[in-house]
Amino acid sequence: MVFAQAIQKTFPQFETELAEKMEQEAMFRQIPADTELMRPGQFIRSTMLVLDGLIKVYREDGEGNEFFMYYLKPGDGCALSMTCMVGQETSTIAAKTVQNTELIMIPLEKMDEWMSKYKSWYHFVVKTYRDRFEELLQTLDSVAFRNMDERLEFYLKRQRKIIGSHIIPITHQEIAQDLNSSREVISRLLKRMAELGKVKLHRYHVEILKL
Amino acid sequence: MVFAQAIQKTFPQFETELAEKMEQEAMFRQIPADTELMRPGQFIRSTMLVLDGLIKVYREDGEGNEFFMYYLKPGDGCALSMTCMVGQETSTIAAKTVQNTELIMIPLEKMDEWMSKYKSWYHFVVKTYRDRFEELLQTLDSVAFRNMDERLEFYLKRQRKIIGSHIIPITHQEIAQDLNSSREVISRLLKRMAELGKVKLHRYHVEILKL
DNA sequence: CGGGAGGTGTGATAATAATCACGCTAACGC
DNA sequence: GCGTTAGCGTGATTATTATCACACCTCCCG
Repeated sequence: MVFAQAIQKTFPQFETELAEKMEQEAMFRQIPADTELMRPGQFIRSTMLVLDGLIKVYREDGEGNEFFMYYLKPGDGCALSMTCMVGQETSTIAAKTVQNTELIMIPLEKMDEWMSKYKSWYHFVVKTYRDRFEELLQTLDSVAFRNMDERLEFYLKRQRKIIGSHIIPITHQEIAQDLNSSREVISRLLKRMAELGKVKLHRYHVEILKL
Repeated sequence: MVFAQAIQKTFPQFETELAEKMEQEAMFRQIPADTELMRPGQFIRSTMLVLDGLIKVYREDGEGNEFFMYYLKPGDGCALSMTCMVGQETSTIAAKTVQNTELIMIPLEKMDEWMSKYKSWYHFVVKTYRDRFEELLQTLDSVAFRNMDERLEFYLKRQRKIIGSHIIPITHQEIAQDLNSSREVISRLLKRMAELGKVKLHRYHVEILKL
């Protein structure tokens, strides 16, 4: 029952019975930082819930380009594995841990079964869909309507929120990759932001002053 | 029961009992072409299923810009109203009919209730989420990774698929709006496509030759 | 039938972003 | 410590897209 308690700590909305069911049916996994969770074309036979750590979800095209979508943090679920989204031809979703991560994998059959059995599970799944959809819309907005300088600010704000700190440990190169831009462009924009007093630049990390 | 039959014709996957329940609980609406269905900030108290016609769903920023997301056709449901996505601050979803449209509105309470009662409803809702998510990802891809010429081709292919015809009744101005570009850019790109034999240009419509 | 509105064609210019070509420097391993 | 690697700064150039300006044409309406 110690595992069920860990689940309920991160997912307090689940009733005890559901948490205990999870202890029986789900698989617990610990994954080190910087590990690929989903590879293009991989089949997904289970959905996953994040207990601890941080997962980055991004889109890949076929030519080595990436595009950051959103993070999954403790208490989040993966909307993609819930819909069993696999077998893309053109582009694919990729996910990797950015911190040491603990998650539980739930077989898809159980996911369906619990939908009608546990109200809290049903609400969790619906909320997961809504939250991911909303984040994806925000990402779409920024790339559809905004220039790179505004997209960069939006990106940094998001990082600050998820990291919970004004120090964002990231290189210019990594930012460029997430925004599908180039390192030089990001460096120049950051420099201008520094001149405006919005950020302070360091090697290997960016300090957010006022955004 | 004539209404229940109409539902089952467009949604054959629903069991008869569910279709009859819908006849009792849902509201049938006929909406003329070119009508705004969702206005920014509007509250959504019901989800909707499309029986006939065509609905365009797009994103709006605060400055008069638009960005096409996807169409809803007969047999589709609206993932947004299912998650009851309202009260955005920054950007908003907008939807309008492009043809005369018949749809049924289902109160949100019923939607929840039927989830555990009818397997076919549950599968429909999950499928709706997955399909919309996938379409949104494709939209995101094109704007994140592709230049305007490729985006335009993708857009025209999509139109052909949903319209079911090689004649796309649309003006350059409307395409520019959907792609958040400008009329001159679209005109020039279309001209180049015409030179390559991919399309044939007409006033008020575009004829797709080979894409 | 005359005139206006809206759709389209096209050149010129500007703004934005990507790419190329460097040089500099902090961090790390041997 | 010394050399290598990776992160960063920056100018020059190019590519892409947006914007401005204006001409022309078709459709429609009075």
